[in-house]
Formats: sequence, C-alpha cells, structure tokens
Amino acid sequence: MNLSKLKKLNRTFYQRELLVVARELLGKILVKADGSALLAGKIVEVEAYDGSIDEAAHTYTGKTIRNQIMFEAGGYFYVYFTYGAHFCCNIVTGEEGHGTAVLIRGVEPVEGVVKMAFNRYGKNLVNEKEKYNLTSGPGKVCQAFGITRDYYGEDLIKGRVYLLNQPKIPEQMVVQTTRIGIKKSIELNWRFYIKDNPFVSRK
DNA sequence: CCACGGATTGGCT
DNA sequence: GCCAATCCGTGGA
Repeated sequence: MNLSKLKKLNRTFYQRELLVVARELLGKILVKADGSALLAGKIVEVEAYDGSIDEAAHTYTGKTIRNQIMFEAGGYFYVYFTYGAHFCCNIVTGEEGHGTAVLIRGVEPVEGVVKMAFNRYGKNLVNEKEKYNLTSGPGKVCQAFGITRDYYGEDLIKGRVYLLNQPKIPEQMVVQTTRIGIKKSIELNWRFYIKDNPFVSRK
C-alpha cells in the first residue's frame, strides 16, 4: 500500500456526530510519524463513548484534568492509562464541549510491522499467533505503536499522529454490537468492527 | 489525605 | 475460564 498517495482526514471529518464518525473510522489508516519511524495500521475495531448519556464514558461525571481533551472539538487524540499497565487511545469527535470520543480497539498493521513486533515482544515475529496478537486489542495497539501519555492531546490535523482516508467499508462487512470490558451502559450497541478481520479483539 | 477500582492483558489452572 | 499485576485519576473524608 502506497501511503503517500492517501489524503489526511481533516477537522470536518471528526467534528460530526459520534456514531457517524465511529462507524466511518473503520478502514481508515492510523499513522504515527515520529522522527524516522513510520507506523501505520488499518482500523478494524472501535467503540464510541458519550459523556452526556453514557455512564461508561470517562466524561460522564464532567470535565477533569484527565478527560479535558475529550471536551475539545473533534480531531484530537485522547490517551489514557488503565489497570496499572496499559495505554488506550481515542479519537475525539463532535463539537467543542460534547465530551465524545472513539476508542481504537484493533488495527491491521500496514507499515512498520517489524518495529511493532519489537515494541510488543522485543523480537521479530516467529509465528501466526504472534502476528495476530500484535494489535488485536486497545492496549496492544498502543504498545505496538509506542503510544504513551506523551501523545495525550495530540492534534490529528497537524501532529505526529493522524489518519489517512480510505474507501468506506460496505455495510454488509460491518458488525455493530455491545462494548467490551465495561459494567455500566452495557446495553448500548456502540461497538463497530469489520466482519471476519483477524485483528478484531473478539467477536 | 487516602481508598477504590478500571474502556486490559497474559499467564496459569 | 479465572485472576493477579500495577498505576494513577477520582471522589469522599
């Protein structure tokens, strides 16, 4: 895949309604261009969070130091640390003040697989299992890409992390279902993933 | 000031 | 299938 021919998504893309953006993020290319290293992966699984009606969202109880970037206008990167061990990254959506974002739960590596393997395992890939375990989960994606607290609040229009456009995934290839790993607002069908893609964290 | 628990992962049973 | 690891944001005292 020739990434240099793809167009970067602009602010307008992100500032639309949460669920529209979440659905359309499937298939887009997440890129981290940091110095010499270029890492990229196709987004295959996401979850939407909306503090105004969703108890599982970090913004549900209002603005705090940790979640303030989620209240910015769409097009920023929200990175948080959880379970004492993992980082997870989100795409802020909607208009300023909304407190909405989309969690990246799985990507299919496109560029920089060797670097990702070293970030995850400290060595080269040796089998299929390691290949699919590389980026099939939110914490795994951040570890493979080297995304840490340092990327909190990154501007996706002019920062080191951005998204490249790709054709919309056809409806029949998209599965919409409930979110994973939460205890509140579990009835919301706000998880989207690409059907049969091996980098989806779970069915 | 301090206790609680999480948008997870990986290893062990 | 179950559970420990391990940090720090959050909220109550």
